[in-house]
Amino acid sequence: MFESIDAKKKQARKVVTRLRKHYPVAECALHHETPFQLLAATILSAQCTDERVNSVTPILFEKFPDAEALAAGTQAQVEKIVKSLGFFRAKATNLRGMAQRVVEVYDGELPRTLEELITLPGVGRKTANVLLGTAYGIASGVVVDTHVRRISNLLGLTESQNPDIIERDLMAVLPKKEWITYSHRLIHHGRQICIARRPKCTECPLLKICPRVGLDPLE
DNA sequence: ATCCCGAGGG
DNA sequence: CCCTCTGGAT
Repeated sequence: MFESIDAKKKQARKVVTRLRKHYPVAECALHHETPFQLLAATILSAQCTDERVNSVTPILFEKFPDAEALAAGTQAQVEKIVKSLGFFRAKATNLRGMAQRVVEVYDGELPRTLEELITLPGVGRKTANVLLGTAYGIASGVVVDTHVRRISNLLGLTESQNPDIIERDLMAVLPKKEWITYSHRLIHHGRQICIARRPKCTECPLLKICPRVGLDPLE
């Protein structure tokens, strides 16, 4: 679509400008009080909307506010609380395993490097990048979730379907300063306008720079 | 490539 | 019914 890296950078600048104008606030929608709670909420957000995560985390964090508490929770207790989110056995296992490793290896204090974070159960690059960027202001990479993947493909910023390659491509065309905000704004855009099943193209602030326009009539 | 897994929308 | 939702581990 955009053959050269320079063409992609030019497109990326247009995207960033329009996103910033249309979505002035770029914030994480997952409710949390501490970095630990943000990490737990992000683990729970796999294949599930933020609203649904926010509907269970008040109960989860009331009972298990920190790593020590969660590490001591039973599998049945945690499964019961996160059941409605799907993948509940894996998520409960990962939450407890994450908390236990944080207590045992890191003395209850979350590590602040991507390399260490992804050794925690249930934590991959996407989750680690959310935590580092949102809680600590560290731009370790670009958060690539289902929305970022879909829309970055649509906009011609990458042709890959592989999250690691997509992240590399986006890091190459986006200013580092925008890595965090790009993801937050694109996720919001993906939920409100560029919805996977039925995109609201007539309301889209990116319409003029979306290569999809003219190819496939969507109303 | 496949599994995990529930809820909501069209 | 089918698709999608802020993925990660095997």
